[in-house]
Amino acid sequence: MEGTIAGEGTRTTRKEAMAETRRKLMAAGREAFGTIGYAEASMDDLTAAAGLTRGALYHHFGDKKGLLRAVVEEIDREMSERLGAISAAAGSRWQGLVDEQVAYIRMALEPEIQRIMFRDAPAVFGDLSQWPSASACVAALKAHLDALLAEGAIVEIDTEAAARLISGAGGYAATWIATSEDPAETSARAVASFRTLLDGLRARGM
Amino acid sequence: MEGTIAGEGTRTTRKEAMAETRRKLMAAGREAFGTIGYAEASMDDLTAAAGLTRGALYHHFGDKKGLLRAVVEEIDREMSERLGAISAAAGSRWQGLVDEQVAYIRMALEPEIQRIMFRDAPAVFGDLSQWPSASACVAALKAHLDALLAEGAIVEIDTEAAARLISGAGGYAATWIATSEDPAETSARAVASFRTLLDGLRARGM
DNA sequence: CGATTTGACATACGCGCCGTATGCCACTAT
DNA sequence: ATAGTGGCATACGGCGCGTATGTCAAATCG
Repeated sequence: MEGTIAGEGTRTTRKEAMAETRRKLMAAGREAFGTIGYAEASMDDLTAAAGLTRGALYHHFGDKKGLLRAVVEEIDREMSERLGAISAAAGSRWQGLVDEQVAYIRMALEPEIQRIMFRDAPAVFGDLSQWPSASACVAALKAHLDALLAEGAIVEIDTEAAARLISGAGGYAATWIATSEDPAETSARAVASFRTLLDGLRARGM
Repeated sequence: MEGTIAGEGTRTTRKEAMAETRRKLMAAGREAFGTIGYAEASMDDLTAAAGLTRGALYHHFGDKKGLLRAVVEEIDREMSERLGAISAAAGSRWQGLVDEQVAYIRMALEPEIQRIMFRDAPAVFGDLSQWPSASACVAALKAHLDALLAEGAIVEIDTEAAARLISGAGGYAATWIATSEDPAETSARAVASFRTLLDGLRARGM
């Protein structure tokens, strides 16, 4: 029924092979884009590292940008999941917001995320948060702010705009930290100031 | 004495000619980088548009990145001047800070600044605020915050870190606005939220 | 179960663009 | 006026992207 001799388990049906090469290309893309960067990455080298040729790449992703797009979407999903788990584990809603944003900054310190999501992708695609898969991080942050506003826990503010401003500040903080000489110390400073800045949004009546 | 026939005024001494070609190349660079972007800009086309060839470019700037570097430094100086004038014209120190930051966001709406300073330059050079000429905008903002902190007008905070966070939020707001469908309305929302966010830094005792 | 079709991927090609090496000629110095 | 300097143009090599074409294994159908 499957066109194979028996239930050999690791037999190479067409779909499996395709998924495998796709995974190889994505992995090679994350590796190359995350280290030497998008502009410097050669598609010949990248595909060769995956044990393939450019033919496979253009078949699956159309062009060089297509591979970057796929990689970005994958990383975006992973980030959302991790952030969601963190805010869900927090004690209060406010604490969840703070934890999530601090985690966001810390995630942006990971070289792969730093380089691909905060440096190359915006240059190639313009603004990320305007996507179909719209950088779910901003969306989650807005939802958080909406809930807090409804509770009266924060001052009156346009939650979408605020979410974008906060996210922008966090992203910039990450690049500042990543390019500094002492990332650990810089990170501590950035996070502390970030907490102060966020605290300014809490409702004054306490 | 000048190697020319007479005091013709517009006679071509060596230095003048060099300065002129440099200006032409910079102008062509700002035009090309500011519209089609750094990656898509062909140095053949760019130099031809300036009435020159790639020979002149590589003589003056070394390579493609060299021209971008020079363009970025020039724009950075212009931005600092404009922002300094704005904050100097404000009534109070706090008002100067707010005006300056709002102006920063609005400046980032200019296509040339948006594309070159906020999109391409960070991708090519990494973080801008770590430069020799260190994006004077951040430095000016930090100085502002230092003064306000000394006056007791804002809450206790690491002023450099805060300056970078604020600048990051502003920069991101600008790209959000620039890529939105209705920039005017989005701009109003961003600026309003930005004011609220800044307001959270003011000393609670009023 | 064998013939035919499909399509995933490799190979081959052309073009554009960058960076360098070389050449030319106007301006400078003596 | 003559020798020399250097700003800029021209010529060359190489690389990387995107496309067109080929190939062979897996899927489909009688």
